Amino acid sequence: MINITFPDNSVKQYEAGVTPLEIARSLSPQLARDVLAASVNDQEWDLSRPVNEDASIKLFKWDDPEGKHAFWHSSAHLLAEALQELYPGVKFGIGPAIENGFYYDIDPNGHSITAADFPAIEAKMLELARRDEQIVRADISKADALKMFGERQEEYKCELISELEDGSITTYTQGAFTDLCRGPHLPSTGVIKACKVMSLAGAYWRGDEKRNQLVRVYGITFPKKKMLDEYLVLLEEAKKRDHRKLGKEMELFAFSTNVGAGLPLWLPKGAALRDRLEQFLRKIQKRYGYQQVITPHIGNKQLYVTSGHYAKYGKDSFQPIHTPQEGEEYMLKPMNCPHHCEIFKTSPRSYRDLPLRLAEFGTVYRYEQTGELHGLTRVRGFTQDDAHIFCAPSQIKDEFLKVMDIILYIFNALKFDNYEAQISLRDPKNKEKYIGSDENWHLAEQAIIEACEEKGLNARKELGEAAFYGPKLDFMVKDAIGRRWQLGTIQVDYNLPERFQLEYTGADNQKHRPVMIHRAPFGSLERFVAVLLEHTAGKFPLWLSPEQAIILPISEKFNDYAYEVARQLNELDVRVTVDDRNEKIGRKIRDNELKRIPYMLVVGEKEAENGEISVRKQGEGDKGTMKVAEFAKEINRLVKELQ
RNA sequence: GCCAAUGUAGCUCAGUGGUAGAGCACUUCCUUGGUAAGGAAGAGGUCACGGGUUCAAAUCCCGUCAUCGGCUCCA
Repeated sequence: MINITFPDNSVKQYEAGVTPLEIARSLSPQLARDVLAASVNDQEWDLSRPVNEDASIKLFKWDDPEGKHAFWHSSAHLLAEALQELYPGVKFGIGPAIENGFYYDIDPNGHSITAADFPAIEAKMLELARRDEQIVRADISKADALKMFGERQEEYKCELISELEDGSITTYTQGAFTDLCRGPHLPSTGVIKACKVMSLAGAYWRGDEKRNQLVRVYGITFPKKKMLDEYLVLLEEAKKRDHRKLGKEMELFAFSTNVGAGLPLWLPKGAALRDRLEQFLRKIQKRYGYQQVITPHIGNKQLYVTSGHYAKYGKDSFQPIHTPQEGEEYMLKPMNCPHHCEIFKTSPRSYRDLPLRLAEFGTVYRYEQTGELHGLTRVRGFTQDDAHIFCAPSQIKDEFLKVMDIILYIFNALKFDNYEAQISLRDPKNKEKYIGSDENWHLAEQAIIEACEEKGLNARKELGEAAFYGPKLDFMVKDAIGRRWQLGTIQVDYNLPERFQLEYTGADNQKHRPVMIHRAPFGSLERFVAVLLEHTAGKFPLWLSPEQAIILPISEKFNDYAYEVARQLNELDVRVTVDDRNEKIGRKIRDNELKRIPYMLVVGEKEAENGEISVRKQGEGDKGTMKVAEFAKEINRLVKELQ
């Protein structure tokens, strides 16, 4: 007998060799039906894999990430099995579970697979699932694994096996399909009741663009048909929040092929929105001791040779602009830092001047790859809410904490609560990729880690994600369909001060080199507006709303009164327009509800007589009548409170 | 840059080789109304662009551009 400890610390005895599924069955038949995966002593474990010694166990259901993961991982195998039957000879790469579903990378080996084949693939998956085949785990020696997958000409699998330790290799088999896999998996395929192949994409083998491109088949599965239907409805809903669609509908921004791909045109309402965001940030930054500067959109190529950016990004950038002067070249600025370094150098600096915080809403241009452009989130011309803090090395952590305050203040004001923080560190195995001394890197990385700890910020650490000049802390927010975008960023830079030979005089009357911190709380105005649109589904907080209210006269007879109310409200800082169309009130309400204008002010005979307005709130309905000044006061109060 | 798909009116979309369509939006007229669509008429297109096949191309083929979903990249 062995002792099994449960998460609540209770202990039960079982025969050695008991499986987690049997344990679940002993607790309740319902649990045995719902359980999908387990962990044994915190190690991922198949439900059907025996436990032979005392252990603590956790059981995972659909609502646990581990449960979904096993479900989708097994589904990836099911997809592979279906593809193997439908397209004999296809070769397999890898097929993991992902955040929403799973994919399998395959080399079609001459077959062509298109979206038209999806229904057939789904049908085959369901057919195989209904056979409820056992998924069987097996330990296999490295030599046997190489032989087995070699005989099937599974060159991708063989490559993976050759990199594995002998003795740690396992396979999973269901029906006629055997895959190299660590698991864990479902006990059998029967619980998969609904399958949807989502899309096809090209993906380089092992993410290396120099290697073969495989076909990546994305899919999702569910234990109930109804859950799939709900998921598809959710996706449709999410598409309605797409900032590209909302931006067009709400007349915020546009693109023109005549101007160029990835170069957004801000329309009047979008520009006004952007301006309000800038004012909002300016106000906070002033409080934190920032000084605004303005620098040109171009700079001499030599500036970027000095900074090192020309060597690293020059050939992938907008190419230098030639002037009438022989040999003279200018570049569209791809970042603001070199300009700000030059500002630092305009006068001798003392330690008393530090930290020097220079801020600029700086528009930069980067020649992003064509396939990368995406609405406002990835563009070729954008405005960073940039600032560079020049400080002494001892001030880094303190400055870092202050910047984090600003970023968290903004996220809080705009109710971005599901952000993730990531500390990007150097890849210790690849140190030659980075500029700067070991010691400096270590200092900067420690400062970031400590600052996060002090703020209680739960940040994920990623090795190898640092910029070439320093480590950074990024804040990521998801868009409507779950893609992650980086917004706020704080980056330490020991490199540019070196390259630009920046110095200040210390208290010891000696020259010292300052450290630079790059930071952008929004990241870029473009990306921030995009994510804000998707978060709010276009229903901006009142203080940002392009139009806060619209006046709806009951008939044309009251248009004059409506204009008079509009004049008064505009004077009281309420952004209001008049819907003077020759339409019935019901129609005007419907149209303006759909336009997401926060307040509708209905005016007719009664209101005109009493100098009142009848207030209707978007999405909520009639709120009764009030005096014009009273309404303005209320709006101004709300604006102040929200901001 | 790579793989796959798409491109028809301002928007959403129909139209598979034989005269370019619908709904909404827009303009004008009628209607003058009380909290989510009043009625009528009109205007609006180099079917992304460039080549080719054909008596004939929105439709078939090739190329380019853009967009979309991924991959790679992201100072």
